[in-house]
Amino acid sequence: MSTAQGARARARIEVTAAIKDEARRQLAAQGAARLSLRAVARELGMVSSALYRYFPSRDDLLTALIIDAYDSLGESAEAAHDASAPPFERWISVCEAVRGWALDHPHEYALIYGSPVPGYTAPDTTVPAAARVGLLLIGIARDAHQGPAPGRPAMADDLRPEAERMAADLAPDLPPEVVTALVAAWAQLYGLVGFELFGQFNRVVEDRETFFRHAVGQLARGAGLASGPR
Amino acid sequence: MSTAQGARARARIEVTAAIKDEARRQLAAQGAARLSLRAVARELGMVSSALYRYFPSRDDLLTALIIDAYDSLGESAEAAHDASAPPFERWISVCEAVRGWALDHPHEYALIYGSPVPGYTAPDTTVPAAARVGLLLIGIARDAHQGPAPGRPAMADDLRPEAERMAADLAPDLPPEVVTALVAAWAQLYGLVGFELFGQFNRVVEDRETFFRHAVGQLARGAGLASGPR
DNA sequence: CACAAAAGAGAGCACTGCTCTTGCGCGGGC
DNA sequence: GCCCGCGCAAGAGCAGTGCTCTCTTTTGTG
Repeated sequence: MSTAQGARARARIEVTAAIKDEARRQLAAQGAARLSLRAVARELGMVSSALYRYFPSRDDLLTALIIDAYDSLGESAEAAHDASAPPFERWISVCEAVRGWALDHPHEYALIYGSPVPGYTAPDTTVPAAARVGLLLIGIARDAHQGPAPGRPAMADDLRPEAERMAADLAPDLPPEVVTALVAAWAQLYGLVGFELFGQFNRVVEDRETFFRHAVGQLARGAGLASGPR
Repeated sequence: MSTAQGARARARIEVTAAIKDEARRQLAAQGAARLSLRAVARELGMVSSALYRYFPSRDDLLTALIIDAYDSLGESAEAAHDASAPPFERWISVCEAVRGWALDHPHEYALIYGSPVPGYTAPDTTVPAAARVGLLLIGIARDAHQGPAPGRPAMADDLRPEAERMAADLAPDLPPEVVTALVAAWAQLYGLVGFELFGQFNRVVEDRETFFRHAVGQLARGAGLASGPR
């Protein structure tokens, strides 16, 4: 073995990466449904059947791209995360990073948060990568609730069991009310981003950046990340 | 002319409807990307090229299905709308109707609110049908703000121009703060529905109905539809 | 009744994902 | 250092797709 696991394995890794790169290029250019194994192979100067040695099916290639997309998004969000800023500002920054990433990578965003490619169900492999943004938001909320808990209204009785279950799963150190609001805010964040990205805001919202910043600010308040008067 | 516009036109309408019905069946069964013109034609006992006399392309068929889906969703939402109930309850009912329709028609929901079918951009034809749910929500908010306006916090200065523009466009009789919150709530509603439908809540939210009712209740409060203590 | 317009049939093109068989060449055990 | 075997690529081929073109049949109407 020359280097770790020999030269053959290295070549394999390189070819695999080249395939993913070219696939990502096509994905960004035309979207997931138009991603064609044959076109990728053609562009790489190989014959289509050779590509199946690296990805047993188109879905497997897509899965690899999905994981990469989750990671890329998670990285952007984490990079936007200045741990020294107050929680409210950090929340806004992370949300804006998510929006920015989505606008920069619309087809990749559609791949992971739009309708799943029909006939395709993401394997559990994607779970850890998918959780990164959520964990980041939870972390911010945790910091915000370090000190004495700000007064929060009571919760409806019928929600309490589910809220406590979610809190136990996601953040046992946070009050169930906060965890509930956090999960809702998480989903709603993607509603805002998706509507903008998929054209639902056309002819409705013009100054989308301002609108977005305001809306995610409200989400933060809903999750108990207090701030000055709106 | 035997009947209005002749029998030929009637036959055309019937065949068009039959094509859409079969297409909708395939859509519901397998999703948009697997919808095949040839399969539809086969099922209908016609040859594929004949189908192009009715829909010039696959995208045109999809557009027809999209409009129908918007209308079906709008109808469900309007049917759930008991005009005599107080606004807050009406809001909840409409939101639950949207969620229910989405769970009943996942692929159609994905078609209209998921990632747009790549390479496809919806023509303006779809706009009126798409607006139905939004108009319904605006109407509810209007009723809620009939009486003396409940106290609402001030709005950030940078949002004011956009808020006033949106209000002028969508509901000149409503305060800009409310219109802004309404638009945000509208987008966030679909974030909640989409996350549940597309599996993002798997292993996170269990009692989704309760969670949803609570979350849209918060949205309503954000839009100034006051109600009892949460 | 005749004729033109509308609809259907069928072949064909270029493309897709995927499989199978064949042959080449390089890596690694001897 | 040699040579074998395995990893890999190549190519043909299958079944399917959207869409176009031409030709024939049907049918409503002047």
